[in-house]
Parts: sequence; C-alpha cells; structure tokens
Amino acid sequence: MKEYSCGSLRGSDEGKRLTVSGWVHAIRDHGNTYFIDLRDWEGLIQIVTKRDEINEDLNERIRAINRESVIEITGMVKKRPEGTENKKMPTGEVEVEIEELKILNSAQPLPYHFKDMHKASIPIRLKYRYLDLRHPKLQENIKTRARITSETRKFLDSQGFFEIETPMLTKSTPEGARDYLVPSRVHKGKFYALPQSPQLFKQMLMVSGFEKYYQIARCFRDEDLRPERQPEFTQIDLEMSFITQEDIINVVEGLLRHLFKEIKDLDIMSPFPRMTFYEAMNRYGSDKPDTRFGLELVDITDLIPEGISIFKEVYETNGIMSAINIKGKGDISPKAFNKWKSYVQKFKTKELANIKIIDGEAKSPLTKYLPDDVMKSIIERLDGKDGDLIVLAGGKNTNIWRGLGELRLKLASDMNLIPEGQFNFLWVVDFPSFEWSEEDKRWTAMHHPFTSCKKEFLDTFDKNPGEVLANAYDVVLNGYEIGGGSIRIHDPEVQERVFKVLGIPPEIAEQNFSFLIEAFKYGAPPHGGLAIGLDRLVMVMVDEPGIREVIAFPKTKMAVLPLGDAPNLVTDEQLDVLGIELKPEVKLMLEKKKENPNN
RNA sequence: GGAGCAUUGGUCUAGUUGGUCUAGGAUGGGUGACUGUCGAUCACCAGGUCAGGGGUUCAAAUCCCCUAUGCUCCGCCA
Repeated sequence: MKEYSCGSLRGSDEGKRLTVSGWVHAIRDHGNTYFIDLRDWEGLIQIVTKRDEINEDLNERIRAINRESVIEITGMVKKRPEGTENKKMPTGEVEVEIEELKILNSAQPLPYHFKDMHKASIPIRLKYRYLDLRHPKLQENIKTRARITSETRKFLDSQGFFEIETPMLTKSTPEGARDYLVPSRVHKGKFYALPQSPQLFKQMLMVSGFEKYYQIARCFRDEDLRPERQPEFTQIDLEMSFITQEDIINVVEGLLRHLFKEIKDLDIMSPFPRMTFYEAMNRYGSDKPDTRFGLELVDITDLIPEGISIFKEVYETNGIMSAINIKGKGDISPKAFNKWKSYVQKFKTKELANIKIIDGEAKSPLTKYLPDDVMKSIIERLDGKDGDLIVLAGGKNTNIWRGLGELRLKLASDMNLIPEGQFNFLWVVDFPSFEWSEEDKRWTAMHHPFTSCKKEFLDTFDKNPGEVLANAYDVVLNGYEIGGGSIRIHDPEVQERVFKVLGIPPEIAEQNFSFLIEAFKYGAPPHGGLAIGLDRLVMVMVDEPGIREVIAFPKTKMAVLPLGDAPNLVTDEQLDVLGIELKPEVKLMLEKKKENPNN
C-alpha cells in the first residue's frame, strides 16, 4: 500500500525521504535537467533530476521512460527553487528529487492523444476505455457516482429502509420494453428475461411485509440507444407500505437534498415545486419541463374564433392553439424561421406561424385570417412588445405540445438562455392513467399496469380511460426525468379491471402476472414507490452531456461493448447444450462477415 | 424500422467547382541540441491502398451506387 500519494504532497512535506508511484503524465527533458510529472488518482507531483548529480546507469533508465508508464520513485521532497513554483498545481511548491527509480510497467506509445481525450472519437475512446478512465474528469465522475450510491445507502438506511436484492434471471412479460433473454440449459426451449426493473418483486416484498425496501438495481432493456440511454442502467429503486404519495415525495426529496448537500454542498430548495401533468404540457410542452428559462407556451385556443379554415385541424381534433413569445427576435429572417418550421415538423407540428411586432405593428401572414382585435388580444396575452417574435401553432394537442416544447428547448440552447450551475427540481403529478395507442388500437398504461388511479375515478375508470388520472408522479431535474413512481394497486379486483382496460385477456394476465394477483389475495398492504435513474442523476450532477461519461464501461449505440468485444459468437457446442440452433439465413450472414469483415 | 451526417498516417484534422495532391497541418513516435520546465522549446527523420467494393471520367480523397462502422435525430424506451 502506498504511504504517500503524488497529489497529496505539500510544502510541509519538505525534507521527507519517501516513495511515490503512479503514471508518467509528462516528461520534459532539458538536457541537464529532467522533469517528470507523476500522476496518481489524487493528482500530480513533479519529479526532478539532474544529470550531473546521478550515476550514468540511473540516467539511462530515466531517459528510457515512456509516457503513461507506471514507475516508483524514491527520493527527497524539496522546495522548488524560488521563482519556479507552480501556483496552478496544488503540489506546485515542492518536487521530488530522484534517488531510486523502479519501472513497474513500461507503456507503449499511446493509441490516442489522451490529454485531449474529448477530441478523440467515441469508438476509440471506448476501445481503450481503461486509458480514458485515467483522465481526471472521468475519474472524478466515477468517484462521484460511487459517493452518490454510498450516500444513498447511508440516507435510506437511516430512514429505516432495507436493501434487498431481487433476481436477475426472471420471466419475460409482454408489456413494456423488449427483454434481454437468457436461454435455460436445464429447461431446454425456455428462457429467462433480465429484469427491465425490479417492479414485480418489490411489490411482492411489500406483500411479504418488508415495509421499506430499496435497491440499487441494474435494469436491462433491449431498445435502441440514445446519449442518455444504455441497454443496462442503474436505478435507485424504492418501495414502501402504508404510505401516501406525500410520504414518497418526502423521502425522495430528503434523499435528493441529502445527496446535493453531501456531494455538491448545495442546499436545495424544499419542498420542490409541483405541477400537474396537464400544466407541464400546456406551459412547457413536456412532461419533464426544464424550468431554468422562460419561453413558456401560452394557450390561446380560446382566442381563436371558430370557422377559420386554416385552423380546421384545431377544431377537428378538439386540439389547441399555442404560442411562444421569443423576445427580441422580431428581425428573424424567413430562412431562419423556415428552419424552425422544419424542426417542429419532425414532431408532427405541421405548421408554424409567426407574428412580428415591428414599430408597434403586428406583421404576420395571419393578418389575412384573423380580425384585428383577435390579433391584439393574442399579442396582449403573450405580452408582445416591440421587436418581439411570437410563434404559433395549432392542431392536435399532443402534437402541438411536442413541437413547441422541442422548439422551446432548441431555442434556449441556441440562444444560450440556460443558466449554468442551477438545479431546478420539480414534481410532475396527476399523470393520466392510460393513453391511447394508435399503433395497437388499444389503451396502454402511461406509467405501468400496476399504477392506481385517483379515488374519484375508481368506480368509473373502465368507462372513460382517457380521462382517468393516476397516483403517479415524476421528479424532474433541469429537464430530465430523473425518477418516477406511483401508488400501486393492491386490490386484485381493481388490478384485473385495469388489465381489462389495457386489453390484456384474463388468460394472458394470468399467465404473466398470476403470482402478483395471487399474492394480492393473501393480505396485501397499500404500497407505492419510486425509482431514480442513477445514471442520469449522476450525469446532471457532474454536468456531463451523456450517461456514457458516468459509466465505467458503457456500450455503443449498437449495444456493443468495444473493450470486451461483446456481444460475440459462441461455439456450436454451447448452443447445442441449450438446444438452440441458428437460423440458416443467420448462419449465412455470419459466414459472409467472416470472409469479409468490412462488408 | 426510418432520416441525416461522418469515415484521410497511431490520434485529431485541411483538402473550394474533379487536374496544381508526389495528400497539407497539428499531435503522437524516433534522433539530436538545450541548467528550471510545467501541454517546455528548437532542428531533423520516419509514418498514408484517403473505411471496403463497384461505377462515371482522359483524370476521383473529391461525383454516383452498394456495404460496413460510428454519431445525431425520429420511431421505440410501460
């Protein structure tokens, strides 16, 4: 074990003869004088030697050292000569003069320029992840992550929670994401599924009487990836019995306050602001609003007179008309505006209109269609002033929210409106229970099928599923959904009615969730919980743009692990034991790849 | 599943409308010089089937098509 670390040496260590070891960060050869910056995970120390003062053999060995080699130096800590201290380094007052040197591992020339790691391409960084992880920033991220999980355990333990593990080899269920499957050798033809979340098991633990459970749980989803999405990710998963939504909110706010205090020494305002789902959508066009900046959506549906042909879609879909005032952008060029137009079209907002306020006058293609007083009241509601630009869109509410919501985010980042170092938490509550799936032509659960609805809908939720509000809540930080949960159903009858609404036939429900429904028949407490996406939380806390930067060994977009070269082929024998054979076309494809890996 | 962008020495990149590219620079590597630097500096040297395949052309890093890989976005992610 090391007695001293490179990064910890200070002026007060002057005169000590000691041994330090680490990686050769940089080498500066001045002929007679030779410097090495030696790095370990606490920082850098300058090592110095003078050719005249040491024997030729040591000299040769020092000069043969490569960057990133691991060496051990024994020597005297000395104050640097006056005028040569480096104030930028915490260890800059001192240096170690070499007496002995051991090369513990000599490094080859590096595959990429790792002091500028962010310039290297992601594939190369992932291939040499162990080098990448040597960077102080990445080391800091991973260490912060460890401190966050540690503090999470400390806090939840102190609140009377117990950490309980649940199985990784479980059963595939039809709802939700695609499962990762694991073939069973003992039961040929059968498969385990890796858990998408410990949902069912934690509910079972509630039935078992563990009234406060948590777990830092790995979850798996076989879906296409995004910068903030990995095929395996980690949740801080918790569940409690005999509680209300308020109890969960209190615990989670307490946890997040604790984490920000311990990790970042920040006092978060509490209680967090709350917003209903509807308000979030209407004001921010998102169920995870970023409230660090304005550019809010303003509903102007009621101002639009009926029967105007260009707003046909608003009436037909019982939709909305919404607008954003973009201050001071009245001089936007048609070309720039068209870019916005095509941007919102990606999100099914078909048309984007504008009103420019120039010299107190509204200039807009809409003047042809809208009476003057309507135009005036729109401007008034949006507080339009000289030089402003108001953008408007109308149509099916979900499309308009999405389009304007995404435009809002794009504008904020383009216009640099997002303040740094600010952490805006909020709760989004009163989510709808169900949403209609055009694709499947059926109702689907917005949160998950075990979510209870607000009691005023309990008797009638089967009749108007679209209007039912759930006991579901999300905690949002700076526009990221960092956690979500709900109060669960604990009545088997209600659960069966929900399955019915979701169009899950009794026999399928029986087949997939029978153990849960059965469990509910033997004394199930009211319960609920929440899961925090650990990767995203850490990402926001260390201010990184993607969760790759907070995971030691992340996968690429194609779910490939470049370092471990996974996934990979297995032998025919391995497959045989499992009773599995590849399809002929798959075999053919693999053969072709083998012959020509570039094709 | 769909769309867009990208792929040039180890790495990061320049490369206009096809010819002046025998592909430029930086960094990394090697050799040498230098008494204090701190991403040291200076000089010299080596290093490239321009992702793979096909096509257009007198002529392709450059234009077209296919494939692979990567990234971004849509779909998907209860």
